[in-house]
Amino acid sequence: MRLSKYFLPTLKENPGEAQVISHRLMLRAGMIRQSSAGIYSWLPLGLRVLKKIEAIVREEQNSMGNQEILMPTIQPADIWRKSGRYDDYGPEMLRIIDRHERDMLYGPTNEELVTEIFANSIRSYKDLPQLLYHIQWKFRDEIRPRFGVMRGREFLMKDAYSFDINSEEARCSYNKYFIAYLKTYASLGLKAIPMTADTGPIGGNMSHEFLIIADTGESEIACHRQYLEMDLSCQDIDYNQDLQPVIHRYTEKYAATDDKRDPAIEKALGDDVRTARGIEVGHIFYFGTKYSEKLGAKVSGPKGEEIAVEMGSYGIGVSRLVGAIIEASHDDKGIIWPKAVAPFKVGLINLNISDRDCTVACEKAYNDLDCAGIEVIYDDREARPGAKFADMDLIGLPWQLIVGPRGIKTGSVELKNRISGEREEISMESALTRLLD
RNA sequence: GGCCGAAUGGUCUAGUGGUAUGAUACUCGCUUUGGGUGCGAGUGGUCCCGGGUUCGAUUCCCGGUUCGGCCCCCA
Repeated sequence: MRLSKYFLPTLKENPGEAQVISHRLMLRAGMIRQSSAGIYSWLPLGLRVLKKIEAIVREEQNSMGNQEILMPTIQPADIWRKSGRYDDYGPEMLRIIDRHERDMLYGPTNEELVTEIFANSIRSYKDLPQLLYHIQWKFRDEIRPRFGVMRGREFLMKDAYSFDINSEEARCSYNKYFIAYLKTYASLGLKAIPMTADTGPIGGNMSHEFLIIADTGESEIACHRQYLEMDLSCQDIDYNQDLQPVIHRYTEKYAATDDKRDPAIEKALGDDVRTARGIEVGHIFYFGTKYSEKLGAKVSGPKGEEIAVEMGSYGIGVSRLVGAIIEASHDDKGIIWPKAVAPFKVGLINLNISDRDCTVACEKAYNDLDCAGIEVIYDDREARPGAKFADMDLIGLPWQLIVGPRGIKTGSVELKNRISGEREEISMESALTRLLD
């Protein structure tokens, strides 16, 4: 991609509307623009990151044996009346009336809808378990949207639902998601700590939140210091093994969000307690038959008896993760993308496009990288070197390949690692070799 | 849903009961060419919207909207 043709409207100054760092950087890096309160358009650079995160989330969901579906954004009010949540949800639910005066709503979540689909289609215990998920836009009409995409009204969420014949089986499903979430965060380059959580309006009796630690996090958390050092990536965990001991390992130590903190436990732990700011990036619930009873999601058991299925739901805020990753990974110059979600791998900077040798070298490098399938953005704009450096640092690609007339004369280019800040003067050949790895 | 504050070119701002300051951005020219270069010229504002007070409101008052800080809620 040539920067001279790419829609990348970067800003030199911080827009006054944005206070938190990820919001500022996303606006400045030309990733998003606000449409109305808590509702954003995604520009090319932002959309690339969003799609990468979505793909990583999807991949792990598929690996754990979950099946992707796609439910609509607009839902009928009827099923919400059946579950009792049409009135419970309150003004956070965006209600719509269609031309036939039917009550509709922009879905804030999908328990009712997925339960209805299940109820209309599955009749036998032999067809269980079923694990379904989708990645779809949701709407919650927050009174005070803020923090950019971290707390928007419209947001992209992966929500998954499990259907099991009994609570033991449901627990197995729950455990799979638990592990899948840890794997997903690790793939994203994040460390998210599982914490016991309130079940909130979803209801139920078992729930965990996953939080990443960031100075600018919205809530205060406390946890055993071991969580900060522990490897939570779960890379060698197979979904078919007994997951209970694994879950136990990751949940036995103290870890609590602000409202669940226990002074007595913290006092007993003494020096082992760490407090920090955290951002919630996932939440899983086991809630039994709350929706299956009300919406008639029942199957025939082995003896022909009717059994309401045991359910759970599992959410990851995909659009929120874009902001959360930035909160966890940036410096005073801009974003520092983890490799897995970086919009491009390499930023190729031509320091002087009117210098023939320099431009020839850049064009060749651009071609070589592009043909090798490396995601590269080539700054071929007619601009000052300073502006190019500043923009490239701002958008935070893992590698910068800096090519200028001065270096070309002696056959060298500069390879800069945005994460470590390390710069090396090396030959173009060895730079390309490194990038092609 | 409750409390508090803010809103002035694309962006960041100064200021004012008599239509507005500076910077940045953008365009053109020259300059410069390894960390937002320098000089000159130009472009760009129903001073958030509606109502009220006033001869006159961007300024004062009321309401709304949007933004920000708390409570609440939350992926």
